[in-house]
Amino acid sequence: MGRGMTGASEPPVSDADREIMEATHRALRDHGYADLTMQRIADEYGKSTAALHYHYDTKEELLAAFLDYLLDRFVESVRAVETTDPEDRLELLLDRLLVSPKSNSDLLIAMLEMRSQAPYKDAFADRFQQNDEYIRHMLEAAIDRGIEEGVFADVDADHVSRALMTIVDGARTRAVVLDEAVALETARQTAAEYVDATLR
Amino acid sequence: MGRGMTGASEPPVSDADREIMEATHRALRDHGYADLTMQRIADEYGKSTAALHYHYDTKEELLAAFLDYLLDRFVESVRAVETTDPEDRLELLLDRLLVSPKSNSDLLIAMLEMRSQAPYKDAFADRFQQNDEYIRHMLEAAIDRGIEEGVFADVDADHVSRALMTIVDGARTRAVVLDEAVALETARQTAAEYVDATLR
DNA sequence: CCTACCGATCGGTAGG
DNA sequence: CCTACCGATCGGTAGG
Repeated sequence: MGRGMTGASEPPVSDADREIMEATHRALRDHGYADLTMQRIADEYGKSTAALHYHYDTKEELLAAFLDYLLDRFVESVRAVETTDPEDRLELLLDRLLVSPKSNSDLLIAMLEMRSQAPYKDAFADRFQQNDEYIRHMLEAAIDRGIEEGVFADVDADHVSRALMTIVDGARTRAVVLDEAVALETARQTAAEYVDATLR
Repeated sequence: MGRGMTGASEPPVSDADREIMEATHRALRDHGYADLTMQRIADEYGKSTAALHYHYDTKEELLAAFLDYLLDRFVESVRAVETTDPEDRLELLLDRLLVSPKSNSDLLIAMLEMRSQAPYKDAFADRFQQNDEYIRHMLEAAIDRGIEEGVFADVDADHVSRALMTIVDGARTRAVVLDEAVALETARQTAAEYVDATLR
């Protein structure tokens, strides 16, 4: 699973597709989204820009495919949390969302750039919305489970999950804009405090 | 006051400067940062691009000046909160940060775009950092005041203010990326819950 | 997939 | 401040 997690319906990617995704990944990491040109991707790919257009008609199409590729990988890393105990699960999910991203801060930057383009690119907006819904539902489900088991207070799980996602997105934005690695730690603590205050 | 709030040291702007800032404002609102060209600004200004370069050597310089202009206006609107009672003041500050921006969502989009460019443009990074520090200190001061007066618990005001800024930034990001006007309301409630849980 | 090229547009400047 | 223009670069395509 994981393929098509974002709702897109691409066929299983070929070797070339995979190589282009990885080339795009590197180009994005090194130059950022604003300076991401077909030429730069082609350079990383090791072939011409015409080669890219052979596989993807337009730049927009290539980038939409890349966003699927990236968000699928992200979802997969969150889905790797298998713990079922509601309290532990919620903590582990928040850890995934707020601590592990520290490693790839280059990508965090590029992701915020792409997010800021959502209002102008429907293909981006759809994917980010679907991804957000998916992750948020994982939080909501863990909260609902805890309520059923009686370990969490009977709160509005929808609201609490949205509150936690707000903290997560705030941390990511601040990590990029203020160049603070601490932003993620501050947010992790804030999330813990919020969980403790509302769910116990 | 308000001029030079962000630490820049421009002389009082001339009429032309003001007109260019307003033209940039409109161009940014209508086209977004990614599609903001000197030509588009010039069109709004009603003169040639050479006219812009007469006042600002480079595009980057013009945009840095614009960011000063915009952030000063923002700071000024937050500073308009004059209530001194710590509890009321904190609530009113959060209102300013989380409800009033609803009106100008176009600008919220452009601001997120510019924020995402902070890692690549030092001039942007400096201004956003300084602005963030300024706003955050207003929150921190209100919290400290409440602690002194005994109406707030003896918390780490630095951490609480950072937590609140994280919620604010999360709300702004989500409002843009997910196109949810509710994101701001959700965050306002989350901030209220967090304040209630940590400060009482 | 490549070479070679297209029109469009970019930020910036010379000369007045 | 304008007209006129610069070189550079963009995404995309024709023809093979």
